[in-house]
Amino acid sequence: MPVITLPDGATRDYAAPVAGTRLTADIGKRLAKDALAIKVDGVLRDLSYEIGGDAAIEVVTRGHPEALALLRHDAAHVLAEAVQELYPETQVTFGPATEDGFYYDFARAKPFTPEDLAAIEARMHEIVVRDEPLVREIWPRGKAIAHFASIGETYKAEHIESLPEDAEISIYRQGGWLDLCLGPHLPSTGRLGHAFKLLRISGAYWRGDAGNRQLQRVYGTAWETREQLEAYLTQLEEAAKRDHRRLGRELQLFHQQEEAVGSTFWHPRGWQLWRSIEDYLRRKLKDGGYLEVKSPQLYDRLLWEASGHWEKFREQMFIAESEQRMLAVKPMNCPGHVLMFRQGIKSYRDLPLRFAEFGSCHRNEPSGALHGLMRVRAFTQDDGHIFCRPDQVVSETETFCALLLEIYRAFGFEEVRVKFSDRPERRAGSDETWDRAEAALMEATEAAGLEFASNPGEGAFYGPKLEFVLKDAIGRDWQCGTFQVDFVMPERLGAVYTGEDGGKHRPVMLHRAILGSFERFIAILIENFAGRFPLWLAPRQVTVATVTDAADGYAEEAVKALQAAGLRAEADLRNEKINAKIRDLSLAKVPAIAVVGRKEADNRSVALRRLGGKTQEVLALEAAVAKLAEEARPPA
RNA sequence: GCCGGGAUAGCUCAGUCGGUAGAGCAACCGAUUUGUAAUCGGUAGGUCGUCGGUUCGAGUCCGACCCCCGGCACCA
Repeated sequence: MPVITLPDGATRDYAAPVAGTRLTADIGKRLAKDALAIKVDGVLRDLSYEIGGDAAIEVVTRGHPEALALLRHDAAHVLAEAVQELYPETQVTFGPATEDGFYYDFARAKPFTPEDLAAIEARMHEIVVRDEPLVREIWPRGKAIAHFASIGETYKAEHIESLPEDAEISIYRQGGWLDLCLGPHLPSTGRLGHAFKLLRISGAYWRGDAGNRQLQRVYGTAWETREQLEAYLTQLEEAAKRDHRRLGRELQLFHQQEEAVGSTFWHPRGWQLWRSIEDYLRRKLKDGGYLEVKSPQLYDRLLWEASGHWEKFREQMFIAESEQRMLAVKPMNCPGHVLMFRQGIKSYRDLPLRFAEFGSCHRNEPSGALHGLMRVRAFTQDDGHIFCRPDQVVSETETFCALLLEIYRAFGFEEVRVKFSDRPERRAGSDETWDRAEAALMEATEAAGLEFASNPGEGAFYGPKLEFVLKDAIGRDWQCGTFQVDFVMPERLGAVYTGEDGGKHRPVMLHRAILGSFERFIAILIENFAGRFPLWLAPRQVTVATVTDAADGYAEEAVKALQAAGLRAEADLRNEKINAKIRDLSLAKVPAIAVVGRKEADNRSVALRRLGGKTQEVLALEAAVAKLAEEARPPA
């Protein structure tokens, strides 16, 4: 006798097991029509699921937190049905919902074309109109394997074979089509609606393994309503407008070209931005007790063999040769810093010794991985290595985390997540060493009071690490900072200090970076601010624009006064109307425009207009200079 | 590295059936002296990614390669 409890506490008694469809129909016509699935005691089920005993029920409709994932998963199935109707020779494999849509991986000899995509999408809409019912069936394992094998669906058959022996094999019929799937699903394809769109085609490896055959992946997005779909597509366009590659060109920050693939040409304005960041960081590091150093670019292969890099990263290192010695351009700064540490005798009194370096590194990244400034072959890390005693790890971790959060805040990033990554499969150092390193980092993390998510198996080959992920203005996550506890490298490269007891001891090495790489961090800043940098970072801070050439002399004077106050100021004396100048400077995202005409020249004032603002503020020149100079001061 | 797509003036893009390259903006020159998001007129600008092939003739068709873009894989 099931007693059904609804979310509002109301109950309904049934004399016999009741299906979700019946239940929703009993509650109301409207609900019956809108229902997508039900949650029975917290477990998501098909609407057709028979509730056999007392249960707490939630009906999932559009607007429910889990509705989107259901819709997207169904969209993937509708996609698969459409593809197999149009291209029967195609095999289906997997098709999950993703964070903002869905995809389905297909196996076929001929790749899809963009025209295919349009045809598939049209067919998907037809399948929705057909309103095919989705029916769940449980099949014996053997029957399922035989069925899929017999219709040539070898990937599905292989997948079932890989499932545990006792796994329930559920099959969903969708009209005349069927697919192996865990479910749950909507009651019929009509409930999906039409708020979906196919977006792109790409290759993807079977089971995510590059050693396997490559499949054809079709990506799409699906939403509860057409308005949401439109909003999402608009948001994609907006994100594209922030693309750092585009803004980098438009704002004349940098460029990249074939002759130096994976490297960056920093133009004057981009380099100005870089230096503003570097100057700020340098000050914070100095205050934090770091000693800035500069280590070599090229090292003998013997060093990389000793550090373990040669074994693990040889393929990604740039190699050079000289007089029968094999050299490699450094992909990291840490071995160099250990060599510096080893110079002279170190006492426990010298620790912690904090080296910082804006270290330029090269890694031969796979060509397909390169992406603007986000993934390059030549980059500069805000690197640092802290050599300390084991008993100093906790306090160093706390201090570092505080510094990192402060610096992120200075750049406008308030929200930061932390991931704890432990030992990877391929690693250096004994299990005992890893036990110690992980325990030490865990203790330090807890002491620092950080909330963290665990990220198993993702540590560096020489030690566990914390990864710091910040959220940008449009909600995207970027992993930037890192903090790694390393007991391995000091041992491999022979770093020691003399302890209080007069004996030799191994220092612990803490690898740390806050921005990660300048290149990537600048890309993130560009996209975060959409090119509208805060005054202290903006390469062009203020432009004095003349209304008439009668004000040219005064404009030059105003520029000099601004520059004398440390501002990056220039004059726009072009023979253009003020409207054109305002427009050009606005498009160039110059934060402040000081307009000067006859009036201003006569009474030594400026009409200050802010980027994006509609109004202006007339100030005495001295007042404007003081105001802007104050605003342009970097964070403390 | 793998799959797919792309590359034409500084930028954004057009270029039909293979017939010898075009627009807007930017640049430059001139006129205009302008009051808060595009003043008007003129001039110049191209080895159509590179190399090779087919053809009387290639931006266009074919092949190889380079680079870029979207994913996948990778990411110390």
